[in-house]
Parts: sequence; structure tokens; C-alpha cells
Amino acid sequence: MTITLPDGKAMTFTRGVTPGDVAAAIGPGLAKAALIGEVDGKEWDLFRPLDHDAKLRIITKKDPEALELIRHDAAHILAMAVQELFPGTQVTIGPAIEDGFYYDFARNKPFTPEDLPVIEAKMHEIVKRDLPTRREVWPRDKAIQHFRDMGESYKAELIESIPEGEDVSIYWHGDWHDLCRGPHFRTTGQVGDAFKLTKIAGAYWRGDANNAQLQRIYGTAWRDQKELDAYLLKLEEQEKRDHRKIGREMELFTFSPDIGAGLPLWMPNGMVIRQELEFLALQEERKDGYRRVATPHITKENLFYRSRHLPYYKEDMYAPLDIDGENYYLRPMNCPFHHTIYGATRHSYRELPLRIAEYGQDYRYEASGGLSGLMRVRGFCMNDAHIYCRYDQAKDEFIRVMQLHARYYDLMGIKEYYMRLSLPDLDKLDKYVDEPQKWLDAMGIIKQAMTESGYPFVEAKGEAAFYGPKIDFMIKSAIGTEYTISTNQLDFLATETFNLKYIGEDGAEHPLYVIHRAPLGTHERFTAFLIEHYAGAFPVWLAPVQARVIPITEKVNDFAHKVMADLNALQVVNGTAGLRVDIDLASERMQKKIRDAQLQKIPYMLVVGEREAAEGKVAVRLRSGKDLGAMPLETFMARIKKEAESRQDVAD
RNA sequence: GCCGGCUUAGCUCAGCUGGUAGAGCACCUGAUUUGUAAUCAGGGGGUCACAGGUUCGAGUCCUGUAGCCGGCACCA
Repeated sequence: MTITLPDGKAMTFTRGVTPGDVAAAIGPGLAKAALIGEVDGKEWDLFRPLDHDAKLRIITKKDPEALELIRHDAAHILAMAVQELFPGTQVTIGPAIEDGFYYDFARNKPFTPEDLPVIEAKMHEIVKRDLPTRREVWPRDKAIQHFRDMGESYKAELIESIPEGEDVSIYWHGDWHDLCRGPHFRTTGQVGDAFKLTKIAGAYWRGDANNAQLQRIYGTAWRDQKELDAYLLKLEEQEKRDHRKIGREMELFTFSPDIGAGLPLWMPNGMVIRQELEFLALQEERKDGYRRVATPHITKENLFYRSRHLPYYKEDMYAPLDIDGENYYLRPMNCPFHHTIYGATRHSYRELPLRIAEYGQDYRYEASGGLSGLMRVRGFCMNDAHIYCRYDQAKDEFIRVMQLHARYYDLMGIKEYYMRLSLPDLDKLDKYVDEPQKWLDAMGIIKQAMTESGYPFVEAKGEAAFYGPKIDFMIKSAIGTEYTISTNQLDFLATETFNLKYIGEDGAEHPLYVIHRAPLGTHERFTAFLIEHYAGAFPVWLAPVQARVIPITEKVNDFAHKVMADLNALQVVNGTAGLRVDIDLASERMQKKIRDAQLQKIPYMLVVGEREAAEGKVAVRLRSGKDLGAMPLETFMARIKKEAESRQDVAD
């Protein structure tokens, strides 16, 4: 039998040789380092015999696949440890995931945080036992019966979903065994000790809320302790960027149980960011031909029947208010209001595309368990607009919307995001408006727009809006949760439900498309993202306080006040009002004032003492700690004005 | 919504097995007037999330509610 190695070298063995044997034949170092083999591109246990000529690669800890393998084996060891400690607990599934692994268990008594160190200790023990792994192949039906007899009903159910007549593989670690596709390491010892259990959570069997809820234990696992420590440190660093923490520290926003879960209160500092973003949007949208409108936050229910929100979206809406015997709803979206504006007048083909924009306040009854800081709220304000266009204009308009995104993201240095084309699951049309051909047309236009404009995207089936496919821009929060930061849809339904038409060159009425777009998403989520993106150290144009005047002695208070007043009066072109500069008049030492300004992440500190007062200068210190020395006030004014107007994040 | 955990001063947190509350920072006052990350001293501030219950007695135990945190489900 011939085994070919990656370097092209061919070796001859007798039939039944294992990848482990081959590794040993190559050298003792490799034999020791080997984790699993890769046979003709397929992962293969070291101890699993080969019965035909093959290309073989030996995978060690150094290979990129190693982490996933370690995590998969760690999940098995977790399951083993739990079953040893808590007899009667059923195992279900336990995959490797990003940065770690989890295992879902069925057990009447809940796991507690105190159980984790105990389980972890047991896992280390199992690793130390260095139990050999064995692989067996069983007929499907035997496996079902076996797991059923053991009381492992979830495992039995899993095997039942495997086609009849197929065999399944069973892996043994010592005398513990589990159904598994494999592969696994030769012994439990090869997993090493660089793992840690991180959290306990509830999780539905097969991800369906109608099923029983299992108990999930999460863990993380790495090649060695150094990698594990680095990972844990990274988590700590991420927590420091958490917008909820920074938002409290910098007094950007707050919540109150008296007002309600998910209903944010924007504080003056946070409102600065919001207004500057809104002003940016106003400027950019005007360049792109949008016009502003304003519409109510509440409406009679009829509007939402017409828009089909009530049948398709009711669960996400606040309960109606009874006003004079009529139901009024808080709006979850702005579209029907904009459609009403479009419908209020007749439109010629010459007017199209018609683009109307509103920073619209919406309310959605989000599931209580999903609320999270400003990232997921029940009351929010969306950077919304609707583009009414002819069918033949839709693709180009969609591209323009993508380009608008790019302008924003470039400006703010946002690089880590991806685009997701959310399509309907055409087999489950109960969730979507049942117009298969219109779905296909709309999907075709979006795909073409994306392809032509060269923006890469991934596809996600079953995530479309009920009225059309969409492109979502996805980001990750500081703590690793993925969020939609912007969503853009192509809507073929509104033309019917709201009877929106335009008069063509032929004098007849024609249907149209509506593009829903929100490049900056909502103020709430976008600001939350920006807080984490900048770790609270906002560029000057967004910083709530752009500079702080720090008088060294009371003797220079008059001059310090003049500095502040001059700066506050300085108008910037790309800003909502003058510069935002304050003054620290506390009876404290300069060092303390600098520290305070630093902790508040104020971009510029203007230290003013008797020397500066005499010369009309300010001593400029950056947030980074860099001291620019004294400069004439005018020089500094020119600098900060330029910086604010550029909207650039100038490196400190 | 579901599972688990948490909720003590504005913030961060102490408070042993039940004996009616503490620190640091912040805030206020006074002293100090200071050259690039914390000057000193004094003071005010808590119906221990809320509502019930057990107990001679509850921040500590039990039940319910709300909010928050971690997941799951949901997410135009």
C-alpha cells in the first residue's frame, strides 16, 4: 500500500496501517506531535486503519485546524466530566465554536456557577488519565436501541434523523462513549490543560423555542496556557470598551426602571453625538437628493393593516391605545407614513427617483430578554429614508445607497463589517408576502446591484423582511455580539398596498419600487457602536466636550474664561454650532484637572497659567498625554477648527 | 418570552453562620493657588430594587414583581 506525503514522498506500508504508524515511521517527534491525520483531504483518526492507497497529511498543534480539534475534544471531555459528576444527565450535542466549545445537557436540576470549577477540575483529571480513544462503527438501528436503553433519548433522536441503513460512528474515551462523527485525538491527554469553562446558559433543543430547554455549558480552549491567557486578557480589554460602561462613565445616556426597559434617555453629552451624526446625514443626504419630512409617532390601526404590519409584525408592536373608541398604535416603522406622503400627490416619471428622509422615532415591543444597552432597545430613532423609483431605476439607486454607506464608513474608519443579503425562505411563505415572482425579481435586482458595485456579501436564507429582500450591514459589538448596523430593502409590496403609482411618458399609471434604506441605522445602535469603536475617545467632531480650559491659578481665571468664550464662539462648517469647550474652575491642582479631563477622554486640554495669560497663549495637551507646548490661541483655534471640520479621527 | 445569576449611597464595591448599615471615588464647605494623570480637612447623602411573608428581630431566610447581566429564542 502506498501512502503519499504532502511533500510528494511516497512510502510503502502493509494494509491496515494507521496515520499514527506513518507518523512514527517518519520520526519520533512527529509521532508525538501528531493529533490526527488528513487522508485524501478528509480528517482521519490517528488510530484508524487505512485500507487503500492515499495521500496523507499529519496534523499537529501548529496547524490551523488544531484549535477546532482541541475544542471538539474538549467538548467531549466536558460531557464525560458532567456525566461522571452528575449521573442521569443526558448528553445531546457539543460542537466547537469560535474561540471555544459548548455542550448541551438535559438535566432536571440546573447547573450553578459553583459547579463550573468542579466540572473543570474533573476535566483536568480526565485529561491527566490520558484515556485512549477507540472508534467503532455501528448500524444505525443498533445505535438507536443502545442509546434508548441507556436513557439517552436525545442521542437516540439525533441518530433517528440519520437516513436508514447508514452506519454511525461511536467514539470511546476509556469506558465512556458518545455518538460522534469524529475525528478525535488518540488520547484525552492530547487536549492539554489550556481550557476554561466560561458560562452556563439555557438553550433550546435543536434551536427551536417550542422544544425543551437544555442547559448549555460554554468553555474556551487553546493550544497552551499562553494562548488561553491572551484570550482571557482580550475579553477583559473588550469589556472596557462596552458602550454600557462607557456610556455611564461619560454620561452619554441612561435608563430608568420608572420609564421602562429599553427606553433610553439621552443625556446632554450623548445628545451631542446624536446631533452631529444627524447633521452629517442631513448634509450627505442633501448631496444625494433627499428631502426631509416629519411624521407622527402614532397612528390609527388602519394604516398598519394596510401596510400589512398588523398581520405580519403585530408581535413586535406595542399594544394599541384606545382613543375615543379607536385603536392607535405606536409606530414600529416609518414607511407607511412616507408612503402616505408620496400618495398625497400625483407623481410624474420626471420626478423619480423621489427620495424622502426622516430621522424617525419608532417603538417596538422587543422581547424583554433581548434588550441590551443601546444596542437593542424598544424606543429608537432611525436614519430612515424611502426612495420611490421606477423598476428600471432601482438597481442604480440601490448602488447609490451602497455608496452612501461607503462614504460614512470610510469617514469613521469602520472596516470590520460585512454585508448580508437576506433572502426569503421561499418554502415558508407564511412569514412573507406570497408573491414568488416579485421576490425573484427583487432579489435579482439587489444581487445585480451588489455584483456590479463590487461590494462583497454573504447570503442568508429566511431573513428577509416580510415585504422584500434586504442588504444588512453586520458589525460585532465589543463583547462579540453581532448586530445589524444598517438595513436596506427593496420593496415591491408598497406599490400595491398603498396604491403608489407614477404617471409614465405614455400618460398611464405604473407601479414602482420603494427602497427602504438606513445607512446609519438607528441613533441608539449606531452610537453604541461608535462608543465601542472609539472606546469613548471620540474624534473632535463627535466629542461631547472638545477642549477643556485648565487654569493653573485663580489669578488667570479671567483669561481662561476669555479662551473658553472665544472657542465657544468659533463656528465650524461641518458642525451643528460653535465649538464645545468648557473650563475647570475647581480649587484643585492642575495635575488633578488633567487627570479628570483625561478620564473623560476630552481631546484637548488647554493649560493656562500666568505665562500664557501674559502672552495670549494656551499650553496644549492631547488626550494621549502628548504635550504640544504653548501656542498662540489663534493657532490653536485654527487647528481645532480644521480638525472638527475634517471629521477625521486625527491620531493623537 | 425561556433558563440561570444579580440588584446595598451618583459610581465601584465591603457587610461572617439573621441582632435595624460601611469604604474609596463623586458631590458640598473650608483651607490651599499649585506647571502636565489624584493637596489637605470637614460635611451631607442609603425606607439595603419594590411588595408580601417567616421571625422577638431581616440588607442577610422564603414568595412574587420589576430592572439589569450571561446565554437561548426573536430581531423590520
